[in-house]
Amino acid sequence: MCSRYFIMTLIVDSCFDYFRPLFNIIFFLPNLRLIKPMKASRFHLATLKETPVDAEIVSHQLMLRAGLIRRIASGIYSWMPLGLRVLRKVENIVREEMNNAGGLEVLLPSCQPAELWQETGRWEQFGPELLRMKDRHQRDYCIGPTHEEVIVDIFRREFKSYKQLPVNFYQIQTKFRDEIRPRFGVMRSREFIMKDAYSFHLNQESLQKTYEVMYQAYSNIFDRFGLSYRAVKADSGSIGGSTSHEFHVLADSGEDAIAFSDKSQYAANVEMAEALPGDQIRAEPSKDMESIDTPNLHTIDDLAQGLKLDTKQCLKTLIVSGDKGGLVAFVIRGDHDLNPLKAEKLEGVATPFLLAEREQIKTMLGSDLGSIGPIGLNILTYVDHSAALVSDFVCGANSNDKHYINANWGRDCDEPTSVDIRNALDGDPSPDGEGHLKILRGIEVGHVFQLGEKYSEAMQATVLDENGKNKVTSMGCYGIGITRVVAAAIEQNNDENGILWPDSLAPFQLVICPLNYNKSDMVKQAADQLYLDCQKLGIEVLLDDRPLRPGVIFSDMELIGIPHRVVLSERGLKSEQFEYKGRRDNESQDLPLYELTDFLTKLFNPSSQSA
RNA sequence: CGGGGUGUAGCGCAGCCUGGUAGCGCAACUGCUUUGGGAGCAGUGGGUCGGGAGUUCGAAUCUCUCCACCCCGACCA
Repeated sequence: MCSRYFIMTLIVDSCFDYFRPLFNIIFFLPNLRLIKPMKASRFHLATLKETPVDAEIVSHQLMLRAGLIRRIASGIYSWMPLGLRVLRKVENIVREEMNNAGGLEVLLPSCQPAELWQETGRWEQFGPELLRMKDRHQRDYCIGPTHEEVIVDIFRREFKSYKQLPVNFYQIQTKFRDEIRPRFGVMRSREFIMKDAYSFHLNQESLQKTYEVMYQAYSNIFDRFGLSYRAVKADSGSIGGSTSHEFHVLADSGEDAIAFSDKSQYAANVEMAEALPGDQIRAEPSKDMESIDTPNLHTIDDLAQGLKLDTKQCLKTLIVSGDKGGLVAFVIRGDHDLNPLKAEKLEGVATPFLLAEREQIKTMLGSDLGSIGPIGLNILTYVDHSAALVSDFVCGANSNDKHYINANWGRDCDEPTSVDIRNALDGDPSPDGEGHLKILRGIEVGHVFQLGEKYSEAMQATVLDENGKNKVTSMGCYGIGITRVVAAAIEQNNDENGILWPDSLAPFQLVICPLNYNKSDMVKQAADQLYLDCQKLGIEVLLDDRPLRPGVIFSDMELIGIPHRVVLSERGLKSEQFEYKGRRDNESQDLPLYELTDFLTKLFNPSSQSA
């Protein structure tokens, strides 16, 4: 019936014998242990037809529906067999690349004594996010939300000489942060798995070097995940002066907006990105300024519509609290948004940054919110770069229901010294001078950070240098949210039918869907044979031998996102054909059966020669 | 922690206002039919109505209380 197929199988089998030593090596590599074939009837495929109501974002919904995870308490999840296969893929890629980059794997305790945390002062600082508990002797412990204290303690006990440096320890560990509000499934859970690495150095140069190695390792990791990502320059904020990059997986639903150059490697958090005015020059005033009545026109949109102007032509004046109880004004273009992080840093502005109260504005400036403008305003005023480039602009006249039109800087009021106080926008020039900014949303899944001496100082992690002097070491730390990567991968790759795993993260590479496996001997034989062949080829294969209707099987396999599907049916076998469909393909294709093994070999190992 | 909401079968929900035999769809189980895109028919099992207390002859329903979970804000890999 399908004799040619079996003959080909034999030919391939004999070739396989030739390569057997190689295959054996592949089979026994520990990191490829995942190559466990599986029959669906023996696997726990826990798919759900209905979308759980309390899952808001698509990755959370799909993870529950595909049976990857199950919730056990708020922000705490169990990983089911299918989900664990994906999780292990992520871990293994991370582990391999960390090893390649010279990292040494350790496993630190998740339950940590309070003494260590008291040494760095974080027992007090960390607040309720630190899950604390007491043992039977009433001694204090916490479940580690991060492991700086433990690793520094190990370091200071083990390391005495500069000759032992640098070192980079990493672990893949379950951590716990008692989030105020866990949500989005494993995207923001309380218990989560993280890869965290800590490096120790005699000096800044060495730290910088390892930082660059880790940056590269992270790039390799995210490349291997097959995810679209950006390394983003991060706010070094509270720790100050340190170098730091975040790795973001791009997804429309991401919580962070990131700005990156279309020409260069520049990428930064939108809040961080410098908003440059571009190289345009302000046009000369063309008309005289007039005061006009603008009743009921209070917002920029009202104003632009009422006067039939572009919002770019209107200037928006925002009033915030000053540091000495007064008020400070910010003038930006009508189509722009004020960036509080930038504004807060300016002299005279109160911290925390606070928009002024309606009443205070009225008493101190004499007009209501919707009618304020820079002309004749006698408080400290900052003007954004772009706003300073507008001529013949519209602005509030500092008198209720009145606006000025055709106002101009330098002529109708003082020439402003402009500053950067707005959010960067799509199309702005890139701050590094190359290309223009694009704005995308991302999910932060990795972070590389130069810690400096913060922890090593507090815990006296010193080594002897060349001169026999004690020297405090510099530290770097490098994290990847392993469980979050799984969610982020789904958030980036899904369609209306389910998950679209990249090959490197898929729980199975290939699913064999035999139609009527339990009724047709012909189909059963062919499917079993193919199943064996796939195992020989080292393909992570799932044979769906469940006695279900084809529609159910197809939709289940699409939901769980297996990237490649081969369908064997009686009809196909009789005409010596099999059907192949990639998860992202629109159409399936019918191919000759005798090419099947060859086809799969090429599909999963494109570099290998066909038999 | 503040604001809003929900707890009834594995999942999704109705019933509650107006107290009186606990229901529907999906899922599960059995049988027959069906078999290339979430089948049809017939039958079966499954509930301390989140826990406790109270009111009442009688509470899923009314009252009090505790608990869990979800959504919006500040926090973060």
